[in-house]
Amino acid sequence: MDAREAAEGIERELLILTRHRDLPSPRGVHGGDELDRSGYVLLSRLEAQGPMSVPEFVEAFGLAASTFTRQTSALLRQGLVERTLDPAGGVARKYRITEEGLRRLAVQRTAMTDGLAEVVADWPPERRRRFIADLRQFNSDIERLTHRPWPRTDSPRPCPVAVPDELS
Amino acid sequence: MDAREAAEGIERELLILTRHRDLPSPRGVHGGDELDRSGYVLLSRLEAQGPMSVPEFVEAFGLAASTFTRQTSALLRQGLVERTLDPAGGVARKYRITEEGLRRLAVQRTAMTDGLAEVVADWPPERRRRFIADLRQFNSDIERLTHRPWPRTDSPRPCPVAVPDELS
DNA sequence: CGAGCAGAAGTGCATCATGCACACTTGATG
DNA sequence: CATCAAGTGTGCATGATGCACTTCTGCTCG
Repeated sequence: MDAREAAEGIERELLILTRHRDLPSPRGVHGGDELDRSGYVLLSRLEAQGPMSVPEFVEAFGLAASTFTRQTSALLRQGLVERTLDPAGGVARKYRITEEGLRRLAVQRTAMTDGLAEVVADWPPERRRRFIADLRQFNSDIERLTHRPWPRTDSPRPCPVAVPDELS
Repeated sequence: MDAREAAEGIERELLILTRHRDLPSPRGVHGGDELDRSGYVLLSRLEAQGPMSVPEFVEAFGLAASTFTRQTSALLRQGLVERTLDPAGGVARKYRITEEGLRRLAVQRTAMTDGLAEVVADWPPERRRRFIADLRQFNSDIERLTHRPWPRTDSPRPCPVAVPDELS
């Protein structure tokens, strides 16, 4: 199967996959505890990478800075991140996920993995492993072209103590 | 690898995958010829399934009807679909992709598959085939749970002649 | 044949994610 | 200490979607 033929197949499957928006994006975790999709992604990133500043979000996601100003201030209001001074000095602030943020993230993730586990319930273990490896390779190859890698540590990164930003 | 463990890995990869929004959603086809994402999905579905009515879209995608009235009227204005009477009679109208719609869809799809082909350029042919098969199985298994299958004919479906809807 | 009904289409208002342009703030530096 | 660049925040715009409501259309029954 050549690359072009494969690309057509992948294009179709990804088109279909993105229609199932409720799987990768959390819905249905009720009780006022829902994170919106953007918040979920941001918290996941903070969990994976440790404290980040708005310019780092811009670099990591390729979106406008105002997007992150809004998202972080929403998360701040909910107490899911805290704003700290950048230990390196400078104007930028770092956002750090809080204990509550980690908790809410875990709740949401469990809701989603419950659904996904059902999807692959009948798959042979080896095929599951292979699928994840292929997905991972696919993501890595995209990142190779876009230069926007998602941090891939297998153990959560230590989250250094930081000085809270006392201002406004 | 058990289903729960697999689900966690898949959850992460899908989270990352959905961040690469420019791959499954077309951007960068310039010249006033761009289809927006929703239009692209709708045209793809019409291409795969043949003429559909708004209630059929609602059933197929699980979104509100108003979403499709807006999307179809946008595509109508651009001449990419045409509104026809339902041969079965009744109040509903069927939307049918036009030649121009097929052409624009092909242009957009080519732009996307070009990018995807680059992503998997270095993959062994067998791995490409396997990845598509796994993606397809994954989508099918989701559809098994959501009861919203994407039509999977390997040859484009004949598009019957239909009476245009002459009204407003 | 005309009235009514059920289903479909369309519209107004709301929300969320995002972009862009601009104004404001802050820390570093001469 | 004054200035400047970098970072932050805000107002306005768009696209996708939902919900509630209105309008339209074709079928059916009296």
